Amino acid sequence: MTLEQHISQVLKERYDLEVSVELQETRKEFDGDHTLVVFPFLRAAKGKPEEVASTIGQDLKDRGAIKEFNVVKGFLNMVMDQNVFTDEFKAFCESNNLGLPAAGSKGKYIVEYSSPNTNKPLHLGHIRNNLLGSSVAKILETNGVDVTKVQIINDRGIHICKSMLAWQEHGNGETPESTGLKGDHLVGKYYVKFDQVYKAEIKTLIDGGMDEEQAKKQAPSLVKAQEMLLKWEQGDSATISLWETMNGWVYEGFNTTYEKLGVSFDKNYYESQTYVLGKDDVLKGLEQGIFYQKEDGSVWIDLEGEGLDHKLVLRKDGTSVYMTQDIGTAIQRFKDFEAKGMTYVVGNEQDYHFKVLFIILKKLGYEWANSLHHLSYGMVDLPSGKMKSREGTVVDADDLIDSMVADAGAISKELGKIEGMDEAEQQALFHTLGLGALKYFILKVDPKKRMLFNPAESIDFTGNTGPFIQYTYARIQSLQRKGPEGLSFDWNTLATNSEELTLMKAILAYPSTVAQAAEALSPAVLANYTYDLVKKYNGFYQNNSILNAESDERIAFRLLLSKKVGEVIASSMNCLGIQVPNRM
RNA sequence: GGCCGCGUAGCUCAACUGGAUAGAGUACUUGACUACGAAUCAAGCGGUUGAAGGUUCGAAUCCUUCCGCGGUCACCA
Repeated sequence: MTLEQHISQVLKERYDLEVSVELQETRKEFDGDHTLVVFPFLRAAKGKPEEVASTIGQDLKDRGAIKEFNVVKGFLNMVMDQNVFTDEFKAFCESNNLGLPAAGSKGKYIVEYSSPNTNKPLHLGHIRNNLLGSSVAKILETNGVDVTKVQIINDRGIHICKSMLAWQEHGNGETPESTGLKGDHLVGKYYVKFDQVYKAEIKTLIDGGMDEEQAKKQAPSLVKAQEMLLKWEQGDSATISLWETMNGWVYEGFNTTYEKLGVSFDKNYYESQTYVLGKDDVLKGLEQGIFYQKEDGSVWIDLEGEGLDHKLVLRKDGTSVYMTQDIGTAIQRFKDFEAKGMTYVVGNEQDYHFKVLFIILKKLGYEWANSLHHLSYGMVDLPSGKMKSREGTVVDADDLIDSMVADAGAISKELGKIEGMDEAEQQALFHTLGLGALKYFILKVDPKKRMLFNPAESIDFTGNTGPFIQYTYARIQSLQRKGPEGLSFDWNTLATNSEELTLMKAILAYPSTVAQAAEALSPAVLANYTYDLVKKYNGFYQNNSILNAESDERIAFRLLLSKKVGEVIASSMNCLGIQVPNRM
């Protein structure tokens, strides 16, 4: 019987109370393992906090559920027999899977993330998106879910035509090969070029006496881009060919970045193929009266009942809008994968869009619509404010990754601990450390919150960072290499000190922390847990000799404890997409 | 302006979802490397949790108002 169950029984028998019991860990300044807050029971118990707590404590002790207890105000601190923890830890070690659920034991789930436009390279905002999506997928997998990772690539539309047009008119036939530029950067260069030309044209028109509104609509570049979009939709072969070529460059560039980031997808959806999806579903919904049609032919949904307004789902010319596509794409995905739920990793600027989308899908009667989730994350701000591509204040993904790797290299060389590693090993290590620092920096922050990135201050490698955790792992591996083999100890006679006990408890919390992170879809939960574990381990390491402990039994136990800490670190860092080095 | 979200040490972030004296890192000051790796450990400094009310045994957390910041209100995506 668990301690919670014991407490439930005591409450029932003594006070006729039927409540769910929630325990918390006893704070370190008090004596005990678990703490029960008794204030909620005072009304039924009709007593003072101290008396009630003491009564419950004594009952629990009499039943043998706890070893000792003490009462501070309304807090009942309970001390467990140490064997409870060593027994649990023994089972944990013997299970050999860190207490985690079996792979694929919890059904199928879809995670959508990244969703880039093919007109410019990825930037820091995409990095947060990619790391979150990729990590959430890994966390779910680690928690026993069968995850399918998908992205939708926004490969069509007026914005794509803009870079195509600019390249056509000003590109002089440049290619990634001829310029040595990464394909996505080359295309991005022409997206910027378009904007420059467009703005100049507007200025000329305004100077010629036109008002701004008109000028923005009539600037020749925009008109030409619109013509190009029309040609694309008509399937004009020259336009399609240019589109394919330039998108091909972009995909090659994206793949390089994805590879460096260590993210991947099980299936790509392309907007050029899905943008017609959803129209049929909307028309069907129109027949059922879920949508209504205005006189001009446009189709809408009335969401005033939900406290929202009216939303357009088909234009008057019958073409789709963003919402229509998302309706169709969602339906398509559940046909493709028969998942029980899906999460969209998309910035919080689209909160309203997803609110509406989910309501519509529910109204259309899809059962799975109740298990849709928008993982809405905050923007990454710079000290100067929001990143704006047109103002050139974006932090480019490739540049950032490269500079992190370079920083890792500089620091490693300065510390001089990597002698004997060949060049390739060193480069791999710098990559592991640089990306570890970057990923941890981003993932340790609660996804919902916006975060600040200051390019002037490089990301730390000391303190609450990825490399700090990686360093602890590397030290543990060093111990394992140096430790004597063949030593053993007897669990039954094992007496642990307080630091060892603290560590065991922290290790044992791993599976429930993974479950919590999966529930909250939050890598930050795991990052904070791991940091806490590592700090505890380092404190233990500092104060307790492992290889020179007082007995062979002690050495064996501490090596096992260290090994398990290492395994938990490796597993949780894997959930964050962070690799761990054997030396650094 | 309507709606949504956010304000915690100088800076970057926590706080088990309403619990005990609000914790870490960084920066700054100091101590510890001929014990297993000092990218480490230990100590100090740093707070009216944006402000004011309210709810109750108890509030950073819930409610109201105000201030500040951001997002969103397209037949764009």
